[in-house]
Amino acid sequence: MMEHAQEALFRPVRAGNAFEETVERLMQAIRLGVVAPGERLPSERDLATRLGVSRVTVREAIRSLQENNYVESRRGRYGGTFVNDVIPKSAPGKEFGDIHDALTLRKVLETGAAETAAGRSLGPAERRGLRTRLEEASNAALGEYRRKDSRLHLAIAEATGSASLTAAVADSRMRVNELLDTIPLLEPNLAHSNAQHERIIASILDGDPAGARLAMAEHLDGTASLLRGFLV
Amino acid sequence: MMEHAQEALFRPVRAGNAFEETVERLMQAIRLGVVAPGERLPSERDLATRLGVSRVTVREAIRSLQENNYVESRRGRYGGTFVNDVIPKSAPGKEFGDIHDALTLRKVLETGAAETAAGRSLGPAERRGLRTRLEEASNAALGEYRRKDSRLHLAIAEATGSASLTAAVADSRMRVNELLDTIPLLEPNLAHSNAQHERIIASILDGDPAGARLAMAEHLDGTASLLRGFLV
DNA sequence: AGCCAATGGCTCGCAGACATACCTTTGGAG
DNA sequence: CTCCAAAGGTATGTCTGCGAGCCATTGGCT
Repeated sequence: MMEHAQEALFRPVRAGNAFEETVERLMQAIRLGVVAPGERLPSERDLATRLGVSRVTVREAIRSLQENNYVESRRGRYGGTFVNDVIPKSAPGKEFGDIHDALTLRKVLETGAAETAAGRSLGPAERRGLRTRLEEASNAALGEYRRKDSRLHLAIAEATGSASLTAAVADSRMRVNELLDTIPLLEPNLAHSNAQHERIIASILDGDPAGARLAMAEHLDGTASLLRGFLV
Repeated sequence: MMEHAQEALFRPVRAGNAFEETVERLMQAIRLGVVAPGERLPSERDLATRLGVSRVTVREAIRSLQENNYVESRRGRYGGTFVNDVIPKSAPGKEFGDIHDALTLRKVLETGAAETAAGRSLGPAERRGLRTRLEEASNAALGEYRRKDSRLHLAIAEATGSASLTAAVADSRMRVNELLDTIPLLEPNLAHSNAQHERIIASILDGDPAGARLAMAEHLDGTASLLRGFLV
């Protein structure tokens, strides 16, 4: 009866309650840099609709972010909820199995995304977007590097034109970032990382799927072995 | 502010209510052949625990399957809920965007899974499992082919050792199977498919990641173009 | 100066889901 | 033959989350 496949299929139907899930999503948006410090989140009513959750729940989630000083809310027209500069820390305490699992999924998703993006004919807006993210990442200071890096990788996923692939990459990055937050980020790694980013983007813009895959694989293997080294 | 990434991040937090999600999972288990006709589902109490849902909800979900004649329940010790022989049909009506999205994600996940599985050193039990699933698929009659095929592909995903990758493949296959159910399944396709399966499994068992990826890619491209041809 | 649209802040009643407990049926073990 | 463990069947009280509506605040527009 395929015992192991059952574990996958009969996993919990919901990750947590609506409140927890909503907090998680907003944190994702902030930590992946999709809504940068100083920027405004969508309005509560808008979020409630998009997240498929009641406005009450959205407000509770936002309140918990306020209490942790991640966001501030202002009333009135042109008000809203704005992201603060503080960098949310994540709780450590992962096991080795989780690490392997997260890294395996990430490699599959992101190398696949790079290859797929390179195989498409990208529009001018998409090409410009990728170059901009690349630029931002390479100019990023140490403190904002993880955010800018995530934005670049998300932009690559978006360039595949697949919404569900983008969503999967976003989830995967959150898991891996939680792990990365527990180890130091060093200047040399950063320079190396930027060089790899350039190769990846160049391959994608040149329409070289094999090259993009290879470059992405090497890029990911770098942080993967860094992680395994620090955490095992 | 990366508008498109927001769409991915601010997608609905839950696909439906607990009842609908539970029905969906049980249907997945049946339609992917993880619990074959004549076999028994886990007990209600067991399912409730694993799915993270109350027993009441599990029972409601099972009842809705009973009403559609997909399962039958028997009381008493050694009783349980058993899968019937009827093949659940799915509702059609997908759009082109969905098809592209589903196929893109599938290709990334499954070629990645094949490559990853081939790159691991598999234990004897895993190798035997893969051979068994291959055998079952190649001997399958037309009516049970989709189920056996899914079991084989799931076994490949399991062979990566990544639970979340397996779960992602299962979800992806459900989406694609819904589309495949709307087009005819022909004997020639089936023979071709079996030959490709053998190449994939051989590459995995031989520890040839590149070969496994390539074989899987060709295999998936076959059904992908079939789908695009029939539905566009 | 006044208006008003858009935003956050708040409340109340209802429906869905849950936890828990208990009942009924069944067939193998002793 | 009796017992009882394990499975489905049922009932009830509680709580979370939702929908809907209204209030309060703000700053640009007229």
